[in-house]
Amino acid sequence: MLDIKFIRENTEIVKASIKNRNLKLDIQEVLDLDSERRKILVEVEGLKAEKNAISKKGKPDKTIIDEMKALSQKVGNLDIKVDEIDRKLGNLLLYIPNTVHNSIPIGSPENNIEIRKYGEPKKFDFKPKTHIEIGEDLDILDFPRSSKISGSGFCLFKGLGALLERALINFMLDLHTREHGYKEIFPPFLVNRASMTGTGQLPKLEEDMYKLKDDDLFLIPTAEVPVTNIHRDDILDESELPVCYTAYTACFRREAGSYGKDTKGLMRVHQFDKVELVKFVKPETSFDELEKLLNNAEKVLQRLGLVYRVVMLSTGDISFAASKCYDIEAWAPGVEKNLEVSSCSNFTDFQARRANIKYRGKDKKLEYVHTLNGSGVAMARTVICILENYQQQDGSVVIPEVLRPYMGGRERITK
RNA sequence: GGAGAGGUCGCAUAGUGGCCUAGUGCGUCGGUUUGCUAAACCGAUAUACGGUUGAAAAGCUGUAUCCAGGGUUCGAAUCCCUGCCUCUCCGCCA
Repeated sequence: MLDIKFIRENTEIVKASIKNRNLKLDIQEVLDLDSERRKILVEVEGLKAEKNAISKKGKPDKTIIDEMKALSQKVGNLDIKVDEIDRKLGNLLLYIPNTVHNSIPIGSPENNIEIRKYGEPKKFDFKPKTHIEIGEDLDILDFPRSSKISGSGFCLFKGLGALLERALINFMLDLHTREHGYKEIFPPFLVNRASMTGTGQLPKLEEDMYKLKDDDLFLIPTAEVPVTNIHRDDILDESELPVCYTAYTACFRREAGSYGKDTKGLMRVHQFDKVELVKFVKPETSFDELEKLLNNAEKVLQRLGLVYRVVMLSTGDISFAASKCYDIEAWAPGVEKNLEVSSCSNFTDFQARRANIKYRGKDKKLEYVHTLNGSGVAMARTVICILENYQQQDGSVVIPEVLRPYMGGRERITK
């Protein structure tokens, strides 16, 4: 969330940011509540000072007791008003998006900028099949049965398909822990409301989340939630920063409102595996750290020999909590699409404020950290890319070299 | 799920209605002493939100915070209620 003081003193920046995101959100109510709140505070704090002064004198006589009763009454009424305003204000603040960084393009998704491309799309001497055909032919993906078990939007990996999934997870975790210096985390997959609010999924996106009504718990949409919340309400020491975590989790998304979109196969599923990267950094380093994070995610695709492009999202396409964000899209020749396999964002102090994550600097002052995260990378769509890029005319799929050690030295997936 | 104990300043602990704007010890920081280090001694030691002075750095000042939220009272760390969390034991269990 944004600092109310920042909104008060930089109203135009906040308004411009909202406008550039193509959102209709009026912050006037926030400003009005803020000034009303401060007005009442002056009054009520004066009365409380009076009350405290009398209280401190010890046992009062009858007339003073009557005086205090009246005073308490007044204070009580004003306190109720302040509480009401606080609640309203706090709630409104949770719906104000992060300010966008001035390096990103203004506009809608068409204004996204392609930053770079990696690799050349493979030329096939035959018409490449989709992952759905490949997976069913090899009996490693079974969509009829996943819908029988769970419904549409789920997948069932079998045999070498399941092993491929597991190999990818291990390969990615090993890469990030051994070569990129991240610490491995295995977090809970169910989190409470405070955690979901801390990273910004709640309250705005509640309908997109899977929820356990009886326990007020949510299935995580990404490891970002539990991993960022590791340090909720923590004060980190400057010397520990940057803190870098990587975690595998399953991710659960209702995808409310996206019915009919990419419904076939693995492109958009309610449950998928992902290896996530999360960083807590000093504010002045966060935009450099974003570039590093992006490079770490790209490395996964490079090692897998996939073709991809990096896109910088425009103000109209960037997520609620992010200030700057890159998407990585890998080429899938079967479905003939660039698939988003990673999204790397700098949240500046937006999440840190919500989750109350600070650090103590050399001058002993407390400051909010900046948080970042990115997929490193998302499994389901990466599996699509591997199957479709590495398919052979005979129907088999060559296993990318880096994965072979994780698959018992096997070189191909065959029937 | 049942029974019990507990949650106080970075840590440890004191505090059972006004002397608590929370004591003490440890730790940390600054200083004195010292050839250096240690010890000893002296001092400091939270956060949030307001108000105010100032160009700024910063200062002064008020309020709140003893897990959280309610309640009793002129007055709550202290009494009552609810919730959350931790620990011990029992039950169940991969």
